[in-house]
Amino acid sequence: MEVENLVAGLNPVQREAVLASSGPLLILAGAGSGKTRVIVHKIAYLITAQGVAPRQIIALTFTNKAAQEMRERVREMIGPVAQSMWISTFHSSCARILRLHGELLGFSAKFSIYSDREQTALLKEIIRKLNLTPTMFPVNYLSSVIEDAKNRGVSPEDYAQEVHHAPNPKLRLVAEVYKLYQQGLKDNDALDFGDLLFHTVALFNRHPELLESYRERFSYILVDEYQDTNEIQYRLIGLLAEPRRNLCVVGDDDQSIYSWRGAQIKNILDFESDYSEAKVIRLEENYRSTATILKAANRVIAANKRRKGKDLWTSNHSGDKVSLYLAANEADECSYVVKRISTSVREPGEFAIFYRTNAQSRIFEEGLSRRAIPYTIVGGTKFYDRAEVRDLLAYLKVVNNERDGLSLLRILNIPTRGVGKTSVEQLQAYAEEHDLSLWDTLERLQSEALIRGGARNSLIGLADMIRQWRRRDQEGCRPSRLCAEIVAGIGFAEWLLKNNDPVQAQTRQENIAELLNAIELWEDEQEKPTLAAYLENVALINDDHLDEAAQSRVTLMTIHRAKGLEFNEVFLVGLEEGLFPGKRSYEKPELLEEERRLCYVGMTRARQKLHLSACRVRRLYGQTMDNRPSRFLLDIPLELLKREDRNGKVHDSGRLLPAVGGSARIRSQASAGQTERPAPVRNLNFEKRKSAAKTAAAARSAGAAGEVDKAPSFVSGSRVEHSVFGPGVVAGVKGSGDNAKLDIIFRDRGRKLLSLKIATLKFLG
DNA sequence: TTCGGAACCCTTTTT
DNA sequence: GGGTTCCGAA
Repeated sequence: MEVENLVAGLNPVQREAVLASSGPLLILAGAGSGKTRVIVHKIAYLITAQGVAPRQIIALTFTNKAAQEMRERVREMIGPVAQSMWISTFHSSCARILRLHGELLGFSAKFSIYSDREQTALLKEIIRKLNLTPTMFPVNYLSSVIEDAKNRGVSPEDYAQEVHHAPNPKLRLVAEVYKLYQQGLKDNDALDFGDLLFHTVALFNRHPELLESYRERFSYILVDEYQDTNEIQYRLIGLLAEPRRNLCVVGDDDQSIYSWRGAQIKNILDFESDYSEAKVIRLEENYRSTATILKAANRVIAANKRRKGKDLWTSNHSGDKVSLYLAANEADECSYVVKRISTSVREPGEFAIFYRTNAQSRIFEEGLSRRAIPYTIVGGTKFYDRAEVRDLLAYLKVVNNERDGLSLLRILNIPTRGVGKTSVEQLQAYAEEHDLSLWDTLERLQSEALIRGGARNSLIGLADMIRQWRRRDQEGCRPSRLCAEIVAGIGFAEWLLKNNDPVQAQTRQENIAELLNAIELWEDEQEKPTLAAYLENVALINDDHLDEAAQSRVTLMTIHRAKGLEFNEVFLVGLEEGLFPGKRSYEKPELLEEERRLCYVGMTRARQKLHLSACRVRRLYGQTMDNRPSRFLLDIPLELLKREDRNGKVHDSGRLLPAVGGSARIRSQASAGQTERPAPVRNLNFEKRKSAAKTAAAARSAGAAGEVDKAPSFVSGSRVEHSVFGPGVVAGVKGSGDNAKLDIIFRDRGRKLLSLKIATLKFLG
């Protein structure tokens, strides 16, 4: 292929990035700047023009989706030779390496990969063994400390050193947990996600000759989303990249939003000092969004200090102004969003709703389904979390890896076969005493009289079955077939039917069928569909193959999940102080900067139209919060915004005064600022001093119920209607003004004390 | 063994 | 507020 063809259709900067083929290269790729395109072209260029063998290239990504897309597009450009290239996630690449050499560290080639759930189970066991109080040592605290340590490349021994002189003696116990946890994983021939990276680096450090062979093999290294790399990934990259330093990293410091997962923005910021001969290329032309959206986003991110500095531009038309909706509460915010979607000419699939926290999704789900608008929620792949699915996967893991005791433990009495707590404890005690694996203990049942009665027989029967399935696996039986045989062998469907109500039994059986189906689908794409390969796929590639249907639905997701995606029309909701940016980020400037980047990521997902919204009052975790609009909103110049009412009408051209109420003080300040550049802080502020009755009126007119023009006066005996609780009668009034609370007896929902300021009440007389 | 109610949790979660 | 998890009672 001619060089000209390879760079055809690229802009000059992109072209430069593709042609810079050797030495360290940092590509700062702004949102929507054609990053993937550049990487793909670059790979094609290396292979076809520079004569680099595909097997000499490794491209590392964070998500399977990114890897898959890259692989597919490279294949389209250069054909099937792409097969021999490593284009995969950090974790997959490491798993691949560890399967080959893990025995050097004491793991078999068939090690299990433990999910969070299994991690938790293991930790709980350790907490119990050490007699730690779960309140002082919560599982998720321990797992996050351990995960963090691994991300930093800190071994249990290192960690013990670290906390040796720590003032808090608790940490020394944590170090003990970490040590035992790693031992536990080893005993089970299992690795967790963090281990995959950690052990690969350990492997290379301990076996220089091995590292050397990989260095020789991978003469070109590409890393996607470099801003998200953590310490251990950084070290891995550093190890592989020496001494040739043909390292191309692509990323955007402004989109670094995973520091809480150990990502270090310094990796991308310091690239030029890490590799002094590095070349830096900025992709700043955006092909995605309208000029207005881009300008607004640029302004938000410009307030950050710790950044490389980039100014995205576009030749796209300026498009609509960014809409702003200041809602009374989240129900109001929801009805605005739903109304905009339902009255739009766009298809549902063109919309996305982004929120900061998952807890915000519920109300939008309800609102959309009430209007029969199809939607999909991205997040929480629940399928592999179902008990019956995990049961079957545990069976498969036991068949695959006989040292996986945790999985074996899970299935001992599933379906129930009379193996109770006592039998299990006896087994475990015996295993401990004789330093045997759980499986080996099971095998000794034949000769040793360690358990009596029915439990003994059924366990012997189970062991027989497992041995038989292992034989089937070795014969080359397909995983789907094997799984079906297991289901039949243990009478799983019948057991589910017997132990659940008909409806639940039905769904559970459907889940089994879906699992079998998923395995078959996976097999269809594999050359060699082995059980081991399938289990790795399940562990590392939480495949949501339900993507196609999602195309035609409104997409709901957290902003974190939205990174890398784009939609024609985007609703970024809940832009409130305390929520976004979150309260926890207040004291730490670097966390605030990350929240800001998150906002930037959300905004830059929109192609045509961006809506921002904030609630004055929000109920979250059972508490009512009185919020001010997010500081991020205040950074957007007024001329890029238009304030809408819930019908999408522009409320007040230019000025962003709240429509209802508005104290004289605020109004006068706003109009005074009008001649100059209006002070957005004041203009966007919700009125704090609005009278309680007026607020209630504003909320009411925002709600679905009828209009009331004048502020009603609630007295004992007044009939009211609440948006949620329905009709009721006021039994008493406590306090006055903003603090007024109404004691209301509802017809259907009992007696409640509601704040007049907050409750969405309709006054009936 | 299964249920129901109390107790607990609560940003974000690429792998 | 809502969901999950855990423990005790039947």
